[in-house]
Amino acid sequence: MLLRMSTLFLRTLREDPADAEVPSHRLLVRAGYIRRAASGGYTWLPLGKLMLDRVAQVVRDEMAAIGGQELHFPALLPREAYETSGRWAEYGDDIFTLKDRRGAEHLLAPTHEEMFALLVKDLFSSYRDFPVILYQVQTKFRDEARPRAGLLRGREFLMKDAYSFDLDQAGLQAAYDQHRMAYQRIFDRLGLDYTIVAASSGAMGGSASEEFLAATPVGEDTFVGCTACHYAANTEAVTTPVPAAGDVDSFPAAEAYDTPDTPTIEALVQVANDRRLGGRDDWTAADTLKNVVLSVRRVGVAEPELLVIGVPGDREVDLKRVEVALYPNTATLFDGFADHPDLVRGYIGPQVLAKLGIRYLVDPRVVTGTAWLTGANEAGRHAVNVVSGRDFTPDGTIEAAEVRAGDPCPACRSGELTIRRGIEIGHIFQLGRRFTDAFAVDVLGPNGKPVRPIMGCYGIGVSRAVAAIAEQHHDERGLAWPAAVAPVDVHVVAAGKGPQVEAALALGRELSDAGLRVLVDDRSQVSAGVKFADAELIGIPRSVVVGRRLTDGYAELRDRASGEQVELPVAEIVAQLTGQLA
RNA sequence: CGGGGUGUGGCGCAGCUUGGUAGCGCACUCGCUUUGGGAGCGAGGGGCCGUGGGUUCAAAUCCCGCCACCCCGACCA
Repeated sequence: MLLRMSTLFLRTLREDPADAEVPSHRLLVRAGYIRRAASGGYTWLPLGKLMLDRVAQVVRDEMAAIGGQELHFPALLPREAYETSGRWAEYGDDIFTLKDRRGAEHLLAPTHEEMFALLVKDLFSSYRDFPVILYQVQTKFRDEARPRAGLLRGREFLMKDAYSFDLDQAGLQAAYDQHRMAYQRIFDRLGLDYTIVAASSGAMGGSASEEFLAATPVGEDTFVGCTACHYAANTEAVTTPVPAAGDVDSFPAAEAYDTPDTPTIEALVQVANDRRLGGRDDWTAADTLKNVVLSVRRVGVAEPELLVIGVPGDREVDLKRVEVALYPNTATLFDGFADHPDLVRGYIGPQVLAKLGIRYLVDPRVVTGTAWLTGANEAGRHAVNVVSGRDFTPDGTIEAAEVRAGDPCPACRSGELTIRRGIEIGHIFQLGRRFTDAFAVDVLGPNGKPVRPIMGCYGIGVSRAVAAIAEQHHDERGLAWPAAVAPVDVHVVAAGKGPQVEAALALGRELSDAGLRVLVDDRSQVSAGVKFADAELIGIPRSVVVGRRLTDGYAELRDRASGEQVELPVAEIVAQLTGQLA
């Protein structure tokens, strides 16, 4: 393959686009890989399309290696299937919906579990047909509340979604393990630095679930690692080690005090120490129990219900963790205190919640036999020695508190958690029978009785992976692609407008004939400086500069990532570059 | 959904306060010069100033509405 800059549909930008903030967005636009076409929608220009296809090809290779079979669904689907699975309502505003000329409702698929389950039901009828792995590389649509950061969160994006169908849990586990290894090979080949983290299964349901996160400061996901063991998890999935329960009788009776003007934890701690509440002057925020009122909306239920969550006062409630814990229900902060005199804003304590009939969930640290400084349910009053299991009994625990660096590791309990950010580039789930149940996908078993297959689902954000690679492979001059996914293998630059152009083209043809993908900068009206700058911006891993030493048969071989450059006879450069093919 | 900001040739921006019929840099076209690190000189082409309405002799500029896009927050109890 030989591309010529003189005819390539490309325009590089000298300045950053005004609407781009993160490096991948800025550089992909500047280097002429993508153009914004709509909010959250991008056009792939020729260089970008080449790269996108190469990334997709790596994914296809490795899917084929585990026996995956590619097929392709429409993106435009009738409402019916998603109604049956319950996801029409569950996804809510996040799906694009539309009506056809007859008034029938459709959606632009955000993902395709329903269709795969239905297709297997349609074609398979015997246990002997299993196991099977099917996948597609498909444009997905999600009406994101806030598209951002170019390719990182769009409303239309390219995704590889694979589904395994097995007859039992052991089969599912095997398929899951195969995908896990295939994903490692894929992301290794893509040159990504990633971490596999325990995840919550979110919108898909199911049990075991892991995410592949590419570490970068601009990532939207926050994840933890352990200083002592291999534990890694999305903060949404981090579990809190549960302390041993205490003796509820070891505390004096709860006692309420006047604590005027203490609606915040800081003010409360200050006053508690000043007034030596309970005879102590060493109160900290961690000794207080903060009670947050949420309004929870259940899927398909119009009326929200109240939920109070109790967390140690030194921690915030992380609403993302709450959403995961309550999924598929959604929660917002309650703001109807004016109509609810029983709940005294800033002074809520758990002692009265049972009487009020309000569900109360606590952080796992709030175990039976722990005493707390908390609200006394009267304006300007708090109580000490309010003991869990004695003065109140929670309805359960919830992982709602924020996760912080330095928290104890739930796996080994000896290490501390560290926090990083990453881009979710892959997600694998043991989905279970949610969708085969929804559509009654049954096949005949060996004993003549019906068997219901169990599904796994496995996604890779292909377009997002391009952005993730850009985030991890760039410098101040531009992109610097890993060889395995660069749009071409070699960038031949004619550093001159005369005979160098012909020589560069000849070299380009020779390399191309040898099987390399080649881009030749044969522009005859552009100065060498501009060509060098463009080459660095575009980021092809190797470049060859044909210039001042053309007459004695030398050219210059450059490595984009390291910046190294050597002058060598052209024949030797050809040998080196083509040698890499083998 | 809430908050902030921005809409002016392909890109980046100025002009708006104080209305007078649009400008700069880059890119693009032509000519001459230059020729290994974003060249110089000269001559050009290209803009319903996001959109609808209003005020005015006159609106990119002032007033009202709408739309689009970007950023922040989806939280301190």
